[in-house]
Amino acid sequence: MRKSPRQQLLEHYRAHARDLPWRTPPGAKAAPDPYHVWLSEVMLQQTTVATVAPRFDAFLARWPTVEAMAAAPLEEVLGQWAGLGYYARARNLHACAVAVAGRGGFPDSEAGLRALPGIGDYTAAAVAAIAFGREAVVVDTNVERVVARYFAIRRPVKDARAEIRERAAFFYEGVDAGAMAQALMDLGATICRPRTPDCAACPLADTCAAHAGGDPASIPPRPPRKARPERHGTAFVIERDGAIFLVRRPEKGVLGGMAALPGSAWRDGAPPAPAAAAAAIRHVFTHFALTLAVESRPEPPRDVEGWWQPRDRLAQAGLPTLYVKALAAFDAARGAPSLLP
DNA sequence: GACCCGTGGTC
DNA sequence: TGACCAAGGGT
Repeated sequence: MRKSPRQQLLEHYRAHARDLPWRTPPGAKAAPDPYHVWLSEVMLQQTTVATVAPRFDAFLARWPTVEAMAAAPLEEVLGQWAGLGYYARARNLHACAVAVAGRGGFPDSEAGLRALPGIGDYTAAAVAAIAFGREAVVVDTNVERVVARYFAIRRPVKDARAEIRERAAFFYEGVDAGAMAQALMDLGATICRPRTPDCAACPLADTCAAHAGGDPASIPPRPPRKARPERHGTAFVIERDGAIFLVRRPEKGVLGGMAALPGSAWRDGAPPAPAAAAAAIRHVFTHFALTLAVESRPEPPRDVEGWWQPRDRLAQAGLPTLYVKALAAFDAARGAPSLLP
């Protein structure tokens, strides 16, 4: 008698599950802490496991409970998040912690979780299933790809999302939704990969329509990519008594709310001419590429609010990667050792 | 629904 | 080496 695809997948997961700091071992009795599940799921949004793992530990060490995080100033949470990108997540993380602490704990239902800041369809379903053992259909991009291939749904994901979700429910029928979610996501990350699926290692290959069709990598079809425009600007390094003048970026927009070097607005187009500045870096964001000149200035611009950050405490300023790179390039051009990691 | 929003790894 | 990709959410 053949095992069901669901059981084959769950057995494969139990045998191959990666050891992640926020994951209770498959078959563990104790339910995971909802705070840990929520924090890891938000950190993992559009971010790889390898990047998140050490940063998750650091967050937990600094704020052991959701109440502790809620009691921290927003600026400290943003600083702890520095380098992880998509900084709206950090603002929403703090807002969510405040809401949860205020109501005395996490909601234990998908709908209750979905109403919190920074928790969308995916995260609500994942936390409800993994932390609270709720029935849920957890669908992320991994699950979309696995399901599209398993049922050979060849339309672009954005057109087939409703069908993919209906089909995904097949995998969640009658099983632990939290375990199935993690099993499907692990499968997508390690075997049913976007460009190079390893069907020889896949526990679902026997019954997978895309594998039978002979070209699983072509499912789902990839939408044409959009052009990435160029922008350019200048950042100022202003030093006084071993400290650097920093500012805080506006709440909305790129690097919203983060600590930053002061500088010019970023203009459209490639930089006019290389050279003048002491240093320059190139940084690629999601939807534009930036060439940033880095220049020394004697004084802060008038009417610009900011603070003097001692060089030996630069790491505590919580600078996003763009400005870490800018300062490193500036110091290198000057022949000085960098104090940044 | 289209667009905005980071960063590091991979090939 | 540039393009692709990642446990998405907000507007």
